Amino acid sequence: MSPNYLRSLLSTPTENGEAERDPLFVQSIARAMEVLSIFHQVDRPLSLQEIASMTGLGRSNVQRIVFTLRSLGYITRDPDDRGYVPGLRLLDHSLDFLRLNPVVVKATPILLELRRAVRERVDLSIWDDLRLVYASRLQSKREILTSTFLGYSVPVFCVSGGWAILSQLDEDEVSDIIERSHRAPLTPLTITDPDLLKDKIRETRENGYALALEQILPGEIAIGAAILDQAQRPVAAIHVAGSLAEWTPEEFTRQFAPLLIQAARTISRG
Amino acid sequence: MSPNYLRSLLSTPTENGEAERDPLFVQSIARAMEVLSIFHQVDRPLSLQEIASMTGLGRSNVQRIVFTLRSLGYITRDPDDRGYVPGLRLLDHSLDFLRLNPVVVKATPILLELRRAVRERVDLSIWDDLRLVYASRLQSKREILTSTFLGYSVPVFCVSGGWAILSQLDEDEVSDIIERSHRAPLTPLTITDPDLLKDKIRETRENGYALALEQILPGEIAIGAAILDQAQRPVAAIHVAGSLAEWTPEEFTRQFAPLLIQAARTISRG
DNA sequence: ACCGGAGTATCGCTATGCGATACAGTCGTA
DNA sequence: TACGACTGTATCGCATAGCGATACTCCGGT
Repeated sequence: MSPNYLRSLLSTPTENGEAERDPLFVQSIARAMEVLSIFHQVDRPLSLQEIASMTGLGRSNVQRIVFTLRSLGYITRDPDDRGYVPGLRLLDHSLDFLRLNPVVVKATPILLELRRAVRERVDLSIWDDLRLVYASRLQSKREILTSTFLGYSVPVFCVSGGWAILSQLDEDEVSDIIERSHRAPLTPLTITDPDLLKDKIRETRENGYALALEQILPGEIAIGAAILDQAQRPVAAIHVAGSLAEWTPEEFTRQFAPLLIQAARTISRG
Repeated sequence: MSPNYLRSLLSTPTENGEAERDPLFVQSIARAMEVLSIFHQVDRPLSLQEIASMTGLGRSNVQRIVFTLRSLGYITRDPDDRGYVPGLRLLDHSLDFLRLNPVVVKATPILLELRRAVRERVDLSIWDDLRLVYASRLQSKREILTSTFLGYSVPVFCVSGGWAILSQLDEDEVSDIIERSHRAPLTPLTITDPDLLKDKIRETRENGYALALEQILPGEIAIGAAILDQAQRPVAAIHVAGSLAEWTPEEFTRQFAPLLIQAARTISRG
């Protein structure tokens, strides 16, 4: 979700300085979505002016876009503070995504079953280039408030599920992804060195699952396995996550790895 | 989300048959969102032609819109079956909604605490006219696969949270909502008679919570309480739901109603 | 009373998105 | 292997639909 991503789609400059565009591309849709996407970067309501300056769109234009999105329910006025915030109607579309995504649909019942067996947090996340997006979370009994939210995403290079996915790709792709990732450590133990990461991925490939210790949260242990599509390409991952206060890594994997692998296999085949 | 809702925004016919439009309204945005919204009605991938005929938009137009939404990640090609489905990027916007919605943010930690105390399913749903949209679900140990999904919505007239919300409105509003609701029974026990519903709501107003027995799911018992904003208007509801196989209604309410009400109060005040 | 900043509205020009049409693969059937 | 009925893709001219500049209204702060 780099801010430049959409920008680059809005106009593609060529070497002669001209802006060349795909004639099939509808600009105004991209502009509207760019307005909605501006909220990715902030954590408070925004005014029209702010949206205008952040998107680089004209004031009038932003006004019309916001007016339109507002009358459709995709943007709301914040009741307390003044300003605009994303609207409830966005959830409807997420539901459509979840309902219609074959992986999510196939995985959900199996994850519930897995959850019943392991009694720890279980989740499904979908691979999107450099990140993994949580599409389904089944909490454990004691859950901290961090990111219970669906749609939350984490870098693919530093989570168990990410390693599991990378372990299904060839060396070149792995290197490419690792290079392009913004490898900021999230905990003191986060592995960021490309070579160490490749070791981890090799290990994952041999085991059939990935074991991650405190990579994104202190005190957290997680194991992950990849979900493959028909063509044996990884498309998603499932995780079981627990607390190091309760588990040794050995015990954790001994208990859960077979179940996890089994679940991942079941989801993968059609 | 009636199909006519967006349609009516696209063109507002006046008495002389002319189509009069708000000049601030950007049509192409509405058309794009209408394309995305078409998926609300279906449970399978769609072809361009199907989208065109369902939306009433021209084939070429739909092609461009889908092309654009696709390059932005809001629509994807279904890997298995051929056709288009909603894209992963929609989840990003839901996350923005959840992150920036004051009620959701305030409620989440309190719901987690409540969940710890009651050990049954706890959820938060947001009021949207005739429906309640689930914005947060904390599952119980044994969860059936129905609608674990966020964004799922239920009619406001037949759930405990809905009654709790209605109990905070005046008679006219309540009547209006009940009348406009499409009151199809979801279980044999669903109350659809306006007068019986009003009795229920009156009872809810006196108790400070609503008790619903098998209104949307057989065997389910749920109690709900309303969340109010600064102006004392209901904006959302929280529920605790359990199984009638384990609880008598009396025991269920005796145990959970005080906790529920307490949680609702805490969330309501700033 | 003043100012800066909110959101709203108006209006003419031309860039921009629309519709009609044509092209290109892929499946199933005869 | 030819056919037709589907997919999705591309082109292009015209006029409409959306842009930018400008101006208006309302509010809270100093």
